[in-house]
Amino acid sequence: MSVRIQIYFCMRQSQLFLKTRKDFPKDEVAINAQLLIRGGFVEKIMSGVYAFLPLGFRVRDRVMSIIRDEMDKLGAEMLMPALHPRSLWEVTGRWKKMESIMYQFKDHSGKEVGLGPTHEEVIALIAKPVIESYSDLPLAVYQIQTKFRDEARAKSGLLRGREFTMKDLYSFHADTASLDVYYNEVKKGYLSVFSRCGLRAFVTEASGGDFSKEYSHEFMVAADAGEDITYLCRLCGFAQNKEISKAKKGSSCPGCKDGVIEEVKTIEVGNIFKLGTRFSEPVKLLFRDEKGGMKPVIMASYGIGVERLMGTIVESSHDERGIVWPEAVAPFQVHLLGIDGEDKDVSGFCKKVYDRLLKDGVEVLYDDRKGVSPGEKFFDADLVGIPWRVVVSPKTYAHEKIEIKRRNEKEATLLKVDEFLKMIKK
RNA sequence: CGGGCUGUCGUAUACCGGUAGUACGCAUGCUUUGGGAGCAUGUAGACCGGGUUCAAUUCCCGGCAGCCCGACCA
Repeated sequence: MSVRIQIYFCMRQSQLFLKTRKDFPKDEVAINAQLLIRGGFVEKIMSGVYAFLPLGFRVRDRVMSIIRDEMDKLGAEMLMPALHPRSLWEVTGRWKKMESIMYQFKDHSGKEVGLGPTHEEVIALIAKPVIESYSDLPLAVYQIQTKFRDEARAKSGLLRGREFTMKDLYSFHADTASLDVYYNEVKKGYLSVFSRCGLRAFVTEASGGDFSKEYSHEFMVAADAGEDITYLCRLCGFAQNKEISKAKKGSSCPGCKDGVIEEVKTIEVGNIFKLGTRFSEPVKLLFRDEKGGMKPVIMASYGIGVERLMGTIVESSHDERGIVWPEAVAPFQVHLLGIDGEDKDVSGFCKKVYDRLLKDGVEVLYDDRKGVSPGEKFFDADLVGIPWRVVVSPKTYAHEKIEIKRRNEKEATLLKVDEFLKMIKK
């Protein structure tokens, strides 16, 4: 995994454009919003729209890197615009249909434009010159891009926003057999994304909406903040969205017969749809088959909400003191607290430790703030939730050692810097 | 989009038809330095518009904004 090293002041807490808060924001109930705002990760600009401060930006970046890493195995990355002309959406008749969710307006010349809530139309159009023959298929392409949705009700912090980043992958096939094979690969890739983000996700069958006669699949993470209700069998992994499920709460599992169906609240962190020819036909995305005939391309789309995923991680990984970031998405690997009491020798040692960690490529946030009490630094470290806490103080300096502690453990240990480096590198 | 609740220093809050108080933050000084330090002195506030009233931050109406419940959620 590529690691972005910012050697200079960006790793000093005093220079990180960061201020934590003691008080809970009064107008946020969702845990993810409370902790992310208090910890200085995000700032709310309006309902459903958040700014990402340096700390939050780094987490978002990490989450995107994981997604990108998995998606690169499935297709090439590209980028589509957010601003679309009305005419594009008229091809499928969705300009009117989507008007409640799509930001639509006129530019200065009176031309009607909209901000894309999704990109099936755009990608189908772009695919036309690329896909001409069965020999061009299958193909897949994805983007990580900002979506706009005029949600009737933005809610739950990062979980349902009006402007958000989505990874959307689109695949193109000559036949359903090819689609089925690929669809299954994406399913695996998605599960890998979520597990690398420290989440236990399960796949549920859901209604395909007006996209698909078949069921679509949703990737769910159990959390109280969730909006969806899933019927789940913990024994065999059977899971269905309550809306479409014929199973009943408390009844025996229709999958394995031995388990019992539980009702759990879940957050939908991803979904995948077999679109069939729903978009390719109106857009006339056709290919020539082996016999020389023209056929509509079979499509599927696959989405992951980046910020929702980040919010879900907070929902599922925190304690009473703050966030507990899984290592793979943490904004930094190590939080170095300088408890030097303004003692020159101690602060000199602390600086040496900091330089050494940097030199060895450890992503370290150095709490170098002056005049901030040790207690406050400890509280902030717990709130921000970086996996390793390293303390340098007169006590540790006396032994020429550092004190290390994992965010999710209670016990701290005194170590030499070298020993610590060996420990986290293995 | 229906219903409900709420708008007071940067943040969190209190009181009140007549002088807006507290805590945190921030600033200055002294002391302090292993779990949100102490003292002192400062700093800064009633969402917008209209109405009632001698007087409105307070009561009423409208708007705007935020949150919650529901509907919605390719």
